[in-house]
Amino acid sequence: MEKPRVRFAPSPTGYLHVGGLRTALYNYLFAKKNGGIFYLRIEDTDRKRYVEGSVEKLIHSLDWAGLKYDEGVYQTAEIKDDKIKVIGSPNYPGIIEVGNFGPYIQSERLDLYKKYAQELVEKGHAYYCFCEPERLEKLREEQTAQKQAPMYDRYCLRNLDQEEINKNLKSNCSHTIRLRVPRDERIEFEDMIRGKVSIDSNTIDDQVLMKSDGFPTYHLASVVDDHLMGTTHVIRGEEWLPSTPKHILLYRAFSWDVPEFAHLPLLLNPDKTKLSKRQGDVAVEDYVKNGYLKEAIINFVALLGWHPGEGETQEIFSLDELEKIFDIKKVHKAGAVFDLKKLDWINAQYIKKLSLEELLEKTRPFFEQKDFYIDATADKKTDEYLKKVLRIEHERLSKLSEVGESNKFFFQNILYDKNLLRWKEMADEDLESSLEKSRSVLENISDWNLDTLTRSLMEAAGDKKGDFLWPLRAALTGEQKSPSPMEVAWVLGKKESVKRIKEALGKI
RNA sequence: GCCGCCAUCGUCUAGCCCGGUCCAGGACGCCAGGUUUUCAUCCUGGAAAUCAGGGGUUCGAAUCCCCUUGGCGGUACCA
Repeated sequence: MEKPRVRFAPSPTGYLHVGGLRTALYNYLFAKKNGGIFYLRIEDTDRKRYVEGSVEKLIHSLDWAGLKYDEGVYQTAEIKDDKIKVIGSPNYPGIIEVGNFGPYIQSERLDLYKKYAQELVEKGHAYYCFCEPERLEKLREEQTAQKQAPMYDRYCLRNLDQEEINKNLKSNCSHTIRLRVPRDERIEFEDMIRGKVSIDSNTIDDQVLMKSDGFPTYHLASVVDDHLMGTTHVIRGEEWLPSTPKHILLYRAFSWDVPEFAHLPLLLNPDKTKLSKRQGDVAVEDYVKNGYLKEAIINFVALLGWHPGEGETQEIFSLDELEKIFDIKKVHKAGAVFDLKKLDWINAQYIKKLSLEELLEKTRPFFEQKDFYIDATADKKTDEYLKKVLRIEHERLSKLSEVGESNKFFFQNILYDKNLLRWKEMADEDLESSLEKSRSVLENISDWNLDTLTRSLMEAAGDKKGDFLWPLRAALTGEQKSPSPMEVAWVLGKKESVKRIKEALGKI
């Protein structure tokens, strides 16, 4: 395969969707695997749906995920080669466009679309339509009532002569340009994932190409851009499959080479409908906020709809590894349910790989949001202390956001419940002597580290471990469930541990 | 309604192209047991898919063909 050029072309309607992330990832991997170019284009042809700040968010999320693109839209970029064109976006302050196929923002390419739409009209592949939305609406209603597929009836194609069209145009009559879809033809193409796809041209509507506001629709804009920007492979979501024949018709009308297509299976809600906001988080930034690592999200999303194939049982893959083994032919056809449980597990795997320093760095923002942390005394906010907590929690964490949540006793005073201290049917005297013993053992430890603590306490416990360890643990934590007493004591330090034992003793 | 795509454990999936080695393998989750008290980690084991249903081809089908059903997507001057 010669050097492919692929793109990710989101619309700035708010944020990066996890489905979009996967589309971007597959494009990225395809480019990397085949030594090609991956570029980012912004498809902002619908002004009604534009959300302020989304372009920045899109760029930021892609950057966060580590999906570096070679051309397109950036906030900051390092340009080493002075042959590469760089412009500041006229429409988006602070955004720059880097690459020789720009502009990469569709709202900045309006003249281009207009020119190509006119070319289509001249060649007879498209025509002006002056129908008002009300007429179209009524037509659609009638057709639906008669159980027909709603389709434009070609009123303007059939009834308007050139003179009338010119007159309308001259008087600035609101109009669109529609694709003239040929009749009685079978449009076929070979999808890289699905194989041969075939559709009867009679079922294809005369799609609007240019809207009355002077903006192109997706169909025209993406075809023109994909051609002009040298796109060799169009890898996008399955929702585009039904409109691909229209795009093929467009390429043909222009006499342009048709790129290869790959339509990715959808990401699904647990009820198998298309993944939606209503049923959970869909924005990549939400997952970040919830304590997921980028490596985990990438890894998880890569495996939704793709698998390296026979004999491979590895489940944890880094981006580097994915770049080497990705094969678009192995992408599935069926949609995949987005299963949070598996994501959590993958996330836990990546958390375990983190060093204590890295873990501290990544969890600090989460600590700082927690009440128990905010209210804690200064000695419990030091890096040293936090690292001790983290050392204990490391293997218990499946999300960064859970940090400290189940071990708040590390940061705050606890409430003692006498009955919690008691192991099984223990008598008061035994409880008391057990805790006294703990106190003296701890007080006599001079070398306060986990090994010494473990050795001393296990030795003191003898063969009645429950009688000794349970009351100690309960006194230290005030909880039914917690890490072991040696771990807790180690984090808390001698002074605090002894203090808590004394307080527990006072309750008996 | 019309058009299109899809269909293996609850979920992600291997196997399907090149029929037998698959009374279907792995992972997540779940259950049980073990690992220096509880939790977590880790280890071991288990339940879990008549391969959507039916018909065909074949000595033999999860794998090839046809039909049915179901699900999803599209059907906009949204992408």
